This record gives sequence, structure tokens and C-alpha cells, in this order.
Amino acid sequence: MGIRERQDRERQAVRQAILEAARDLFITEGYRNVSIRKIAERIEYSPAAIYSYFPSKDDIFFALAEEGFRRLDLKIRDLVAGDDPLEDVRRCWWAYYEFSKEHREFFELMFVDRSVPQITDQWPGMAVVHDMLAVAAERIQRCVDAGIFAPGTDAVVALHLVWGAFTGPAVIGNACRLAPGEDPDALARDVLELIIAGLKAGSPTTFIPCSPQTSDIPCLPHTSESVRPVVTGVRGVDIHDT
Amino acid sequence: MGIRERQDRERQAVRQAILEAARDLFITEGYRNVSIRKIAERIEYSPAAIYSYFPSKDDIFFALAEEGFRRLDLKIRDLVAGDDPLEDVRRCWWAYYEFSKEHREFFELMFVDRSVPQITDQWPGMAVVHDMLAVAAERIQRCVDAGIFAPGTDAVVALHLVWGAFTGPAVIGNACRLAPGEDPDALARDVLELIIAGLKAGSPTTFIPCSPQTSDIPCLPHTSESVRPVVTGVRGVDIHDT
DNA sequence: TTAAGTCTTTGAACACTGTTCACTAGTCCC
DNA sequence: GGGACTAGTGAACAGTGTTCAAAGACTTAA
Repeated sequence: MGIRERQDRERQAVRQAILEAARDLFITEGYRNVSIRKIAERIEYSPAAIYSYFPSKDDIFFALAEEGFRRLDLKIRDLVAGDDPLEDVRRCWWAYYEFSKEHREFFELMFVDRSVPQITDQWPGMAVVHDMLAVAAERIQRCVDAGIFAPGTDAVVALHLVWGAFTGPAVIGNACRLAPGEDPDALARDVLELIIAGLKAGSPTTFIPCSPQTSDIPCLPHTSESVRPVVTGVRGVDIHDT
Repeated sequence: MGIRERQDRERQAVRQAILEAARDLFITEGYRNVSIRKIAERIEYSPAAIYSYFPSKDDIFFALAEEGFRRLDLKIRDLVAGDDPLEDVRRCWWAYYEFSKEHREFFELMFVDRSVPQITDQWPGMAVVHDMLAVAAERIQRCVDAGIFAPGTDAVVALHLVWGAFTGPAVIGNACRLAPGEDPDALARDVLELIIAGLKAGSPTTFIPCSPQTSDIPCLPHTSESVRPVVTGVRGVDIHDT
């Protein structure tokens, strides 16, 4: 009987319409200015109807976050690897920075905003994140193999370091915290070069990425529901503790 | 006549009460969860009364931002300079990171949040910011003078680079974007070491800080009202342009 | 064909939010 | 005492996320 299937199909269509309306509003007005009522008005349903498709407003943004990661993954994957491994790393992370400017709402959702609900490890979109990180780690590994980065550099650790250090300029640029006349792009550019100089020289590390079995697939971001085990001091020693 | 003065004093007291209530709520509940009604309830006034002291909710947070910068300045100023200039730089920026954890609400307000109103250069609290930056730049300068950082390193540019690169781990830590089990402190620690390694090795820079006359006093953050001139390509050459 | 059952969708409400404004009440000065 | 001033209020406006009883549409069984 195709009735159930047709019903499911219709329901899926409405669900998709909700997501599309949310995404459009989200991109144009920013995610904090998207309201259930605005989405409902756009798809010509009542606000209450949305709640039979998504348990809460947060869950709509889970779906949007997945789209964000897909977009970033696509942007990074679009870069054709060249002969120069260092240049590839540069371009890879510059794409990350450009993404933060082009899709600042997605970027905030994915990496910055604390008020947004956290994403679980079991989240469907996690596969995209893993793929993306694997690509980035592989590019770093090639620099290590080519002797450009310091010998013994762990690609996954280095990936986290670059991500950590290079997220700053993106955040500062988006938040407009530079003085008038100062160029955020120049700051980002210089920070990237600083990071590269650091990776070339090498530096002591204590960071331990999760999932050692699949060490090239660090999980990011994580769930807030799951209990986060405290590992500080177990495998990592805090050298800066007061 | 002391009547006017007494009135002013009383008014100032209410103003102070508003700010204290806002700060308490802000610290405990986060700045997005502070409402005019909650503040009003706390000081036992009507919500409308607040509006005769502050033009809008935003202006209350301007005052709070000033307090944030004062707190950070105090934290950095508390550090006693030692014999090792590099260790001083390390401690200076670790204080910045610790501040981001201890006062995450203030940190977001000051450096991350895009929805918060931007601070003007004419803002009274700017003096504190300038002092703080001067201290940080001086510490970097001492490392340059001691031959620890690459010769020819501009302390003010380097200050911006460290700030840019080291803001990332603070943001990521606060936003809980690491995998469960991964230690944000370890990431911050390692990024700081990476930055230091980069500064030791030296890297090409294109960033031009504002206020060249008072080059040790970069203005940060800035106003959104002022028109930001585009300087890319004028004095800085974008080496990453596609 | 009709009745029963299922499930989607709605209108109205609740409890919030920032902000505005006519009005009250108290103080000050002449 | 009367007029001027003003701090403060209550009520409202327009917005927010969310809930729930009720209605409606559609499917299924008799």
C-alpha cells in the first residue's frame, strides 16, 4: 500500500520546507534572529505545526549545522592538491578562514557559539566532519613527510593546533574587534605564517586527541549530553598550573 | 545648595545598583539571560525606571565591558615580571586564557560576541585597554631585545599575532568544541608554545596596526559606526588572494 | 456507505523578552 | 500655598519559544 509512503513523502517535504525556510532566514538575518513564527509564516503553517516536525528550535539548527559542515567540507575538497605540500596546507586553512567570512552564521554555529546546542557524536553529520578532518590531517602529514614541518610532528595533534590557533583571527575578524583601518585578512595571513613557522621549527605538545584507534578521525564538536570524562592530569600534565 | 548634589548622589547610587545587579546576573546567568525585568526586580524598581538611567540594555553592557577590561588588566598587571622575559610572555598570555575561563561571559562580551554592541574609540574604558596592551607589547619587546624572538620583530604586530592566534583556544575551550576527553588546557598550552616557536623563528608579516604615532597603543576593540577604510592592497599585499 | 480511529494542524494561551508612554506622586523653589 | 519639575510606575505593544485542547482531514474497518 502506497498511502503510508505518500504520507511519509509529504511529511518529508514539509520537513524540508521548514529547513529551507530556516536556512534562508538564518543566512540573511542571522541565526539569533530566526524565530519559529518567521519560519512558520514562510512555509504558511502555524508555529505549532513546526513542533510536530522538530522537538525544538535547537533541533532545526542541528540540521543546519550539518549543512554548514557539508559546505565547509565541499570548500576544502574543491581545492586541488598541487606539488607544494606547504602551499596546500596554506590554501586549506585559508579556505577555512574564507568560509568564516562567507558563512559567518554557519561558522559561529559550528565553532564559536556557546548558546547553540552541542552536537552529539552519534549525530548523522559527523561523518562529514570526520572526512574533512582526515583531508586536513593528510595535508599536514605530507608536509611532515616532505621534511617541511619538524620531524616527529603528529599530524592530528598539529591539525588541532592549527585549528586552535587559526580560529582566533576568524573570530576576531567576524566580531570586528580590530581597530578601524586594521585589516583582518592581514592578521589572518600573518597568523597563518606564524603557525607555519612554528610547525617548521617544532614545539613541545601535550594535547592528546580522542579516538586513538582512529587517530586520524578526531571527533569535533561533541555532545553536551554525554558525560565528559575528566582526563586532565591522567594522560596530559598541565605544565602551566598555578 | 546641596540639594542638587544629594539628588545626583542618589541617582548615581541607583545607577550603580543597576550595574551591580546586571553584573551579578550577567556572571551567574550569562549575558544573554540578563533581562531588564530581572535587573529591575533585583533593585526593586520598575523595568521602565531602568530606561531613565540607561538609554538601552546595550548601554548597560558597555559599562560591564569596561569592568571586564579592568578585570583583565588587573589580572595581567598582578603578574610580577621575572628574570626570564619569555616566561613572562608565557604567563601574561596564560593569564589571558585563564581569564577567558574564569570570566567567560566577560571574555565573550569583550572579544567574541558579534551581537554585542561595538565599543567606540571615545569610550571611557579605552584607557584601560591601552594600558593593558602597552604592558603586553612591552613584554614582547623585551623578548626581542633579549634575542629570544626573531630580530626585527615588531612588538605591536607580534602582540596582535599572539592575540589573534591565542584567542582561538580560548574560544574553542569556552564553546566546548573539543571531543569529550580532550583537554582544552592542553590545546591552549600547545598553541602558546607553537606561537612562541613561530616568534622565535620569525615569519613574514603584512599586518599594519593603527595609530602609528602611538604605535604601542593599538585601539581594540573599535566602533562599528565609524567607516572602516579598506587598506588591503594599499600597504599590505594579500599573498593569499586567489 | 457509514462509523470509528488516527494523526496532522490549528488557535489560543502561557510566560517570557526589550521598549514606550501617559500618568502619578513626591520634591523643590518662588 | 501654588506652580514647576521629574523620578518612577502601570499598562501596553510587539516580539520570543513552547504547550495543549480542540478541530479537521484522512484512512480503515464494518
